[in-house]
Amino acid sequence: MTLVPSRRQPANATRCERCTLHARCLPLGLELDALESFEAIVQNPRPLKRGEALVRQGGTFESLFVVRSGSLKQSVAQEGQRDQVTHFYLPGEVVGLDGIGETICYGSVVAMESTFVCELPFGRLEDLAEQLPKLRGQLYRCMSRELRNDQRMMCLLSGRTADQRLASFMLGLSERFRVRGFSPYRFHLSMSRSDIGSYLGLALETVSRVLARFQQQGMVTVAGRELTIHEMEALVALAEEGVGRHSGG
Amino acid sequence: MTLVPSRRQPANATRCERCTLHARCLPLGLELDALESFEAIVQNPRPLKRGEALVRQGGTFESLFVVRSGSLKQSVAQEGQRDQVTHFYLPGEVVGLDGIGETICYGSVVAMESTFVCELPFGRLEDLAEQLPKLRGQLYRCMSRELRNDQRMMCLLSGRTADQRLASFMLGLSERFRVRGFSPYRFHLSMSRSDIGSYLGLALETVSRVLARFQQQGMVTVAGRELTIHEMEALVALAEEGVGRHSGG
DNA sequence: CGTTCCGGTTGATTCATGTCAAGGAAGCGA
DNA sequence: TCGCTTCCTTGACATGAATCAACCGGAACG
Repeated sequence: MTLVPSRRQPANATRCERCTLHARCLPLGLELDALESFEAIVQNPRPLKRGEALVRQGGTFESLFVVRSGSLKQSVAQEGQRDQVTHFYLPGEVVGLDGIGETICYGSVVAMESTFVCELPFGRLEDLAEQLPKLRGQLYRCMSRELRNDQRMMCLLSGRTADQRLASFMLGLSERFRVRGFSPYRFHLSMSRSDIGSYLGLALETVSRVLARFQQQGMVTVAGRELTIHEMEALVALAEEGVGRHSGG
Repeated sequence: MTLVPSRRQPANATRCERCTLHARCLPLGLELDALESFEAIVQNPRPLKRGEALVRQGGTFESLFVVRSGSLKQSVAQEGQRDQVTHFYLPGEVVGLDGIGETICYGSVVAMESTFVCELPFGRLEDLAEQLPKLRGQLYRCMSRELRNDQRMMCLLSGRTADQRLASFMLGLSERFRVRGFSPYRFHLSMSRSDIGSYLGLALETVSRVLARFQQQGMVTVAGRELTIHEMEALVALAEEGVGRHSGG
């Protein structure tokens, strides 16, 4: 790599310690000097405009990214089939874990709003992980957490009704906002109804209808993309409801 | 195999080199002495009877396992909801990656037939990985491969018809058998229709019906759990067919 | 300031697939 | 061999969600 990213100005360099996401980010738990080594490989936050691609399907895999602010979606384009959204990424989440060990990227990742990401060139990250057991552990943990998330998603997709999917989806977002210090009751959906539908395996019309019904029932208020949850309990009950589909027997 | 897990006799110890799965297993690519260190942490193959649990949901996570022969299924029991099958494991595949970094196991893993597994205590594996970059790489690769598989699965579950799901499922198995040196055209399904249905998000009756129809159409022959694929092309065409569900627009 | 486009809502209709039910075949222990 | 059980198949029917279609409101744009 002969590129000249301004490594001359340490003053400008990424300081993870000062980042508000520090407590939820990859370098969590690193000692001070380890953290400095880590910061050294982080490319300065890169801005993305709404709709701009961070990763293109089929492009070469080179880096992991951590969302610093904003949000992104990963989607996979299949043979003459509409794109399918596979993940939404919020601040502090790691993009690209599914590309490790591959040369090309499995899906595209696109910003859903103005977004900043920190880039971690994977080769350098790997080298560093060799020396830092804690970083290695963090990487494993991130990946296995994502494996568990995907499994939950598979359960959601294969066994639950539209209502349950939407309820789980909103609860999942709510929780992710909560642990990031935002309100779990009121937040902005940066994705379109169509994205939600694609992600949850529903037609966008169904998403719209179910949200409307939830609102009618007083569980939530949906004003465009502003979501307010009034009855968290009701949503939880719905999401955990024993009887989804093919529950017979 | 009347083996008495005699750990005193190195003569009896696990020898990955001699294992027929060597080319597809975790220690792939390790040099001779590295391989020996690896073998030292492998517990002798453990036998499981059909229906026996290797891992219990909620049990403590301690080890990864590699299937040596036979097959297993992972399933997740949710709140008053029927179990959901999340994975099938064939020889050479690694069980337990989703438990890394957790203390308890997310799902249960049960043998679908007489099965042998090699146990890899994770703590020791991690220590070893610290010294062996190649092993580390293999671990990353396994995990990210599984992430990609799960994503494919999510796409399958959220966007495809019953026919497409079954076609993909059979093709997937076929490929997995092929790379293991078995016939991709004719193999045994060690899982029940109900397991397949659970895995694919379909009612077991639907599985049965679709298989019957595929047979009627001459694409496959299904005799109980013996599957013969006659028209691989047709299955591929079906699986890749552009128009699944909510493809409108 | 109209036009166009995009995202969202809502209604009518269709269809794939779930559910319920009955019965058959195969494996297994007594 | 008999009964029991588990797995599978097949049919009839019900229904949740997709599809098709029309319309609305706001944003972008000439």
